[in-house]
Amino acid sequence: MIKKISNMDYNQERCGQYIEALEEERRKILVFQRELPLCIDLVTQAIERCKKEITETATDNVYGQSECSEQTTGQCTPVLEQFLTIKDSSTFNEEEVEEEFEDEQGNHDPENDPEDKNMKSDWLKSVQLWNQPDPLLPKEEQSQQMMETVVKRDESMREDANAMANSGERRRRETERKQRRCWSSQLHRRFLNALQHLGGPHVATPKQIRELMKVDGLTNDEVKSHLQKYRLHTRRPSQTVPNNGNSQKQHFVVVGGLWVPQSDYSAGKTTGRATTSGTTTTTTTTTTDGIYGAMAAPPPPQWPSHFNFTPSIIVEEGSGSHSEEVVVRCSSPAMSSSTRNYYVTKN
DNA sequence: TCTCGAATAT
DNA sequence: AATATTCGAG
Repeated sequence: MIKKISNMDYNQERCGQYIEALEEERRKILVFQRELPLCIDLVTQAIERCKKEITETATDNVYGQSECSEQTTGQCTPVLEQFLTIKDSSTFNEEEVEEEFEDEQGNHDPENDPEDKNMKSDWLKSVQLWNQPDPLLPKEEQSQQMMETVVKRDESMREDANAMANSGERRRRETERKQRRCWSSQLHRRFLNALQHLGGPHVATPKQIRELMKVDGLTNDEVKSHLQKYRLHTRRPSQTVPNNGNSQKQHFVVVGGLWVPQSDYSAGKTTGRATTSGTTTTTTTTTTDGIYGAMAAPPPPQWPSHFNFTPSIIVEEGSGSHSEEVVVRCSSPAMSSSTRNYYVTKN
């Protein structure tokens, strides 16, 4: 009996914590009210639901309690768990996720972290929570996933969810924007890989990149957009911004049109070089005169830390068969010269 | 019609 | 700043 009660208390407490978590979550996504109205709605409903359950639980007698302990643990808490676990577990059911991963968590917070900057890291974390799962999943699956978590929680919500999903879809078809694709570091790494294989950002084409990335659900437009950004950042960052202080920064080398930390490059750790047999350009140049002509010696622009644009370019090492020569036809106006063939060797 | 890159919008 | 959307060109 006592056991039961304490058990129940425990469940209540857990539920309480869950509610808190939800409320915090809600606070966070409130910022995106416009973009995620449904999310907010869902979270709100979840909160209410839990609150309701918790009060019912409190007032109920032992039977109610035991029921609740099943409800709370069976309905309430699991949701939390699902939300929390989505991040890591569900992400990679995929076949060829090969490499990736490892450094992901490891590298992430090299600078500092503990608890002080809670706000920020917390926020980021929650962003990741939502964004991370998608890289390799088609969007539909994702939203479906989300719906499922909710639906599972309570049958009565099903209509709601469906209705919302429908109206959401409809709305989207009409006016609403696409769900933003978040370029997780993994996704970005794939992007870089593809880029490298294709001979650099200025010769790679969105479609080619997308095909090379082999990421489910990734669209040309998304890649195009990302590529545009990448190119912009890759260009010589305005000289007017003197990186005072940071002059002791790493030296970078352009490899296959990608900025690579010199250390990485010269250390022989060179992941994969783009051996250009191009008639005009030598792809492997030093910073002093990059292949972008005007782009002299700027260290790569600062990318969102997690992007590590100083690519940890990982050439797909997974399948041993890699070593073939890929001939990539490149025609890029950006290169200001005619079509060239790049021979890229993978290792 | 498709793809691209640049410009622009959110 | 990051991503999406639009637009004109090829």
